[in-house]
Amino acid sequence: MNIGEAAETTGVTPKMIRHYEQIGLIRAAGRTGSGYRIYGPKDLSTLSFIRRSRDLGFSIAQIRDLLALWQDRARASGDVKRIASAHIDEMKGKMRLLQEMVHTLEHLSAHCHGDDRPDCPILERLSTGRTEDGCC
Amino acid sequence: MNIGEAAETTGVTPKMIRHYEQIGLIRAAGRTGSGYRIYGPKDLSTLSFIRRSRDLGFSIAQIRDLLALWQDRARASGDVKRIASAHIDEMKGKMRLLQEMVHTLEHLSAHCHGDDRPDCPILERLSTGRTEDGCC
DNA sequence: CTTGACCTTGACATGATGGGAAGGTGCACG
DNA sequence: CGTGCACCTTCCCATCATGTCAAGGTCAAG
Repeated sequence: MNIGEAAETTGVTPKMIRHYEQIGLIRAAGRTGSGYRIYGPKDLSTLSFIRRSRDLGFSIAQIRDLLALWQDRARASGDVKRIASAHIDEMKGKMRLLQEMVHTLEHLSAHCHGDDRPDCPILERLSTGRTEDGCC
Repeated sequence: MNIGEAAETTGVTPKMIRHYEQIGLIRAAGRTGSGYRIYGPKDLSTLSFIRRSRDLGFSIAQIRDLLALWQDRARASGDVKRIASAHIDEMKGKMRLLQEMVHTLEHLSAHCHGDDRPDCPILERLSTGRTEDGCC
């Protein structure tokens, strides 16, 4: 199977497949006599695994670890769970930061009349670090 | 005022100040005879404005627009509000994606016993795209 | 006049991905 | 057999905001 077909099957672009090979996330694919990469069922499984991991937001570094565990029949599920938990915490941290920013900005936005007048509490806050009413 | 002092005052690193100058986000600073950049109160305001905008998660492109509006005395607050709203929507979108990933992963994690046994629903899901109980 | 803190520019890295150029390959159709 | 098109190859560059490092110039205090 050529790289394009493998890409379509797994949902990983050819570009990324080559990239993953280059950074050593996946083993170098076999080649035809003329240099085309060829992929078998095992390779497709790995690529799908990577794609599902990416869909869940895992970083390449984390996926590297997950792949190693996946291929290790003597693995401890605790190791997998630890990686997942760390990732969950990371994501929750990001959500908290976003939530704070959204909250602040929504408050400012609510106090901005949003018409043709130049007076604007959002800019006020950005330029002074304080709101007019000082309420947040 | 030198770049280091300006950086300390505004909370923008010297590196980023130079970068912002290079990409045209801020005007090129004045220079001493020996080539040192010099910053006045107006520059400091601008830098602080940028930093507060970054703290609220605005992109450089958005800040470029906000700065233009800030310096435009004939601005309409509606324009500012539109930028803020777009940004809020972006952030909410990101939060939603994170929330979905966290939700899925927490579910998988809850079903993973997390001990020394190799059996693991997280890896199961990553490799097959399905959970054992098929419940999500 | 030396030392150390600061400044300058420039190059390179991150992380995951996309775009594009330049050139080789495979296959179907005439 | 030739032509065209879709695909493949490698290599370079771009994103976005930020950091690191290196090599060299400047300033002020001792």
